[in-house]
Amino acid sequence: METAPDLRRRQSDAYLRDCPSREILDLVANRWTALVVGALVEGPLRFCQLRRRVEGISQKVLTQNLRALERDGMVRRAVYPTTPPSVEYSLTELGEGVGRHLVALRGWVEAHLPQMHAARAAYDARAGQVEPEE
Amino acid sequence: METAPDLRRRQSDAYLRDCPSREILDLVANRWTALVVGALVEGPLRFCQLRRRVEGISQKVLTQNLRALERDGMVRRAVYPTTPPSVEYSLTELGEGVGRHLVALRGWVEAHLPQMHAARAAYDARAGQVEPEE
DNA sequence: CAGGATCCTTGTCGATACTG
DNA sequence: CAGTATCGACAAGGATCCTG
Repeated sequence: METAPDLRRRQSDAYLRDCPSREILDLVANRWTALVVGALVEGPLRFCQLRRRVEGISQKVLTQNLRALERDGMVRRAVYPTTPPSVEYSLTELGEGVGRHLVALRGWVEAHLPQMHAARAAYDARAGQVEPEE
Repeated sequence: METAPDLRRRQSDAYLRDCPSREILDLVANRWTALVVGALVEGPLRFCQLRRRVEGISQKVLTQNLRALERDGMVRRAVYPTTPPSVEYSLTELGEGVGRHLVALRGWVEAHLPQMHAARAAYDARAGQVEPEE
């Protein structure tokens, strides 16, 4: 670990190894994290609701992501000691900030999907010519 | 592979398995992809320049990412048959679009790093009390 | 310089089973 | 319901060598 990270180099340069942005990029650079935060943007959810919302996520990975997000101050965890117990997850101010960006990014991606698929098809067709296999 | 993906379900819902957004999220949800695109936002770069810019990336992974980005129409690859050969990578219109979002996201993250680290420290201190081990 | 082809070490994820 | 714990499978990533 870096007990005294050399933050004086270039603090706004995520391209250096010791830049703290790297660890935060890991937060976003997780296919599930983006979906979990995106789901919570629409409002607080309980564990199983979240699990159903983010289709395909395993309970283990969901727990992992929630803990990591909670650790970084993105997600608030509220336990209601009812029977059966219910735990509600919601975004903090911080989480909503990053959530806005993720939603914007997802919106952009969805709007430009056709172009990407077209580019992909063109690329594959080109590659398929020189390499007819597969 | 999906020859005929069921796009008619809910096209703007990335939470379903068969939503095409998932595959695109994979593009962004890669720690390296975000850095590569971010590097190219500032201008075209050659392979080795790119490799030096994105510190810590291996040549294999850089190639992989570039090919994937090229396939999706994000990156343009220009080969100049000089000696030694030089290959220049630049963003397409599409790539600049997603690049803007990534830069914005990174800017936000860098601006809020102190809050995240504070939250993290608080969380770790809290966890360290109940679990003095490690 | 730009990259293809290997091997091999990781971490990540999914499935299952069990607690409160 | 809301988790924790453990195991195994798989793929991403890193290191190295080699080509044009």
